[in-house]
Amino acid sequence: MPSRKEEQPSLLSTIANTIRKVPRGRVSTYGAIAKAAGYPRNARYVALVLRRVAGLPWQRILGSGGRIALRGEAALEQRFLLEAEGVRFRGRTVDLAIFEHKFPSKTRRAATKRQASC
DNA sequence: AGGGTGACGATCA
DNA sequence: ATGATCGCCACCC
Repeated sequence: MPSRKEEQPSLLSTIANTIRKVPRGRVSTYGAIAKAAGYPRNARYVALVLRRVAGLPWQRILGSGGRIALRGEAALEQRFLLEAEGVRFRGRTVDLAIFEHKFPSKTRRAATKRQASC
């Protein structure tokens, strides 16, 4: 029996799971993560999750436009880690057109799989 | 219980 | 292009 508290569908785990889906060598943004998780207004919360939850590929999450949102040394470390994964920077930003991970959209489910069943 | 806060995002000067 | 401001919203104290 589920206990009296429902912590299962928590925002935190939902967003954390979404973050984990970003593959190595790819990046995503706070807004995109929030949206993919189903909470488009919670970009800020994504950042909180990254701080709170350990073991996430935190370096793959960037601000809008592919900017690094961190400051100081942490920003340098993030850039270093990303470049080590093969993500290349153009100036201070990552070219999202190339490196942004596309999340499967809920609304159009299995557009590609659909062909397989055909 | 209430208000300040932020690894954001979009807009304006 | 950079910097300031506002809106957002769950978290944290």
